[in-house]
Amino acid sequence: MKRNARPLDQRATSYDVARLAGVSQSAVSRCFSAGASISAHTRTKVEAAAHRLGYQPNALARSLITERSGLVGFIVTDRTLRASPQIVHDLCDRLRAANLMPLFNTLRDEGAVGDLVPRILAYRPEAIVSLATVERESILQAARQGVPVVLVNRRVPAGAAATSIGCSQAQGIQRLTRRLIAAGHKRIAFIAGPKRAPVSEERLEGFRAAMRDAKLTPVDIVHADYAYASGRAAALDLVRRRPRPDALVCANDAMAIGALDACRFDLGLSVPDAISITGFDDIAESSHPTNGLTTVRQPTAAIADDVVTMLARLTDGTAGEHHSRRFDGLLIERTSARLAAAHDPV
Amino acid sequence: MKRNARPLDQRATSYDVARLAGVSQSAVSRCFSAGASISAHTRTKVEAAAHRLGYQPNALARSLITERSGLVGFIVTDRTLRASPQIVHDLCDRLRAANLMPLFNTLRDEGAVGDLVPRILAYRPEAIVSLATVERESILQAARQGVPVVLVNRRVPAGAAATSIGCSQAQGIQRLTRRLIAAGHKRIAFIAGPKRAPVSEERLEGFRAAMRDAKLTPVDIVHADYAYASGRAAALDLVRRRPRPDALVCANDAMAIGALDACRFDLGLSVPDAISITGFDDIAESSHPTNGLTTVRQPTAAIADDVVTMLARLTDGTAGEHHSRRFDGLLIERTSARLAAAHDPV
DNA sequence: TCCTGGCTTGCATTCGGATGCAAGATGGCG
DNA sequence: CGCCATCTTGCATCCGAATGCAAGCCAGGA
Repeated sequence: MKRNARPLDQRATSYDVARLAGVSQSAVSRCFSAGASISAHTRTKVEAAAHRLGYQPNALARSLITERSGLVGFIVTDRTLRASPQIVHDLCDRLRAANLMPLFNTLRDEGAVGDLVPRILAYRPEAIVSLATVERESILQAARQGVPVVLVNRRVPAGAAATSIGCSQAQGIQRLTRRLIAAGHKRIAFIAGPKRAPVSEERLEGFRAAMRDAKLTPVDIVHADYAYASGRAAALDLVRRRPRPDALVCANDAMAIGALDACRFDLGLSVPDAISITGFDDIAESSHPTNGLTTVRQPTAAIADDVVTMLARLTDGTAGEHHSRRFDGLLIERTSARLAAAHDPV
Repeated sequence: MKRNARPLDQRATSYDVARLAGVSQSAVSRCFSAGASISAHTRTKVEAAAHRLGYQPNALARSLITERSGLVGFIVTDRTLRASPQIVHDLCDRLRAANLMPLFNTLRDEGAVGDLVPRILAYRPEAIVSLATVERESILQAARQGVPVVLVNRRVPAGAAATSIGCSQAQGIQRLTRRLIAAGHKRIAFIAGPKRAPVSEERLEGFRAAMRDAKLTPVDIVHADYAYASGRAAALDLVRRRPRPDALVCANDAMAIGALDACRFDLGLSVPDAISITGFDDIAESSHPTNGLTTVRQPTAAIADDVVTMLARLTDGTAGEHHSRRFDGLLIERTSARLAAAHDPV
């Protein structure tokens, strides 16, 4: 009656295996830890006993003594879950390949992380990977416990030490805008995401930079909420301006498709002849021939690889300092925009 | 030099706190476990010391002795992650509210679970929640260790004991088809998902049942792969049949929107006047006014609530036996189909 | 004043596995 | 045949927190 209420709890321990195999508990432990000194004979006996009992080492107990839990905190906003399931999947996939187990937590909106970090830290993870903004205090708290934080597509707050890996949000939009300008567009408007959302602001900055470089003034920059309906409404407003904009650069695909629909169906404009439209994310529906949205895709596999490589170095202590790496977005040219030829690999 | 390589590892233990507060380790432990006997005076001292040291109980060590890890295995296919991020989010949200931490694992396709279950079991989770098919062997393995398995939107394999909770896939399609028939549709075709995919087969069965009840023969049932392009291709094929089908029931929204585009853009048919089209899932783009897809939405919040409630009962031992609960899908009526009035709440 | 009962507290032990150390076993070589 | 090096093995201890038990404390009642 040592076990708790679960009636079927037959979990075997290393002692049970040891008894059955006629060896010591240490031998069982050695049999299951790579590189330990154990004879083939003993190993056979232990494996047979372990198999008979359905024994599997208790990762919690093991973590306690080795101080390596194999756990990784994982934080993601529901927005990212919706707009970029691919990067979530790729990250989980790579973590599994690295024998790491994600402690998964979703966050509503870009809201506060709240007590998420302490809750994760209680499990002594080897690192925390976040696809959401993590405020300085939480990063410091993790750092104090020796847990490195890797931010994906998020800037590191001032005064905190963390690694930041991701797709340059500015670069993709900037390149797109540049090529719109090179193709002769002059009256360009931008449909931005929410104010103060970090990714949104970076994307806007990319647009501004390209316009500045070309000494052009935006027709307007309107803020929306990343959703289809808001993109559509914003486009309706913008396209009624006179002189009419000849290009709409949007901060994400959902809004871009809203804008596309507004132009085509509400206003009967021909895209891209009358107006060019671009997005960001390359969500599934952007590739539908009816949309053919020209957009930017994040190199999710490369990012995931880099994150996990970095994780290994951070937990080994091999990593010197926290670094920061930005990958370029991939321009996906479809039919929604007239673009100049890609002569320069900007 | 007892600690490992992490240079900043300053993690305080209950002993450190005890020393600083001038009490025993037991007192510290009691301070952090609900309902333990401790005086206000001691509690104050301990809390002050804990705060100064940034102490937080080690959940791994705690789990070892309490036999309650607070961990829950979580398995999801990338398809579900893409098509129904909402249910993933809702589940994570409820788990967090219940103070449970998901060990998150994604699976490619409907592929094999492989060694995922053993890997999860090593962390002694209190239960496993899976939005993917889990084969009988894995369920039995979990059961042998006293870990209950809850399948979401998946049938329990024969010979295994598990709880199954989810949205009735058949019911939604059946109701939809019935109302198409009641509205006068006679030549109805079905665009199914992959063969042998469990959800796909249930949806097909719902269609068949409704047709059978009305003594109608389907124009055809074609299998596709759940993707937009395959739905579009299938629709192109079906709509060229003579006499032309007057309704296309699709196993998911992505294919339904493909079919919609095929009818409207490739063939210039008016939807729903010339042909009705329905889907399943209610993905974001289905609600766009340009699509206006009539479809079925899963009650994700209700499902998530039920899963977590069930989890509590299963781990308490309050649950008698494994049960199975199906929620009805919610019919979302938009503009892509002519439906008879919803007089009966079938 | 003394005794009884209820709170608090600390001691010691426990959870399950990893590992340093020393003893024992084995093998190779002179 | 003997000795030393190497490989195996078991013992004992440790990781960090929870908890049964008994001792200590205090207050109230007789």
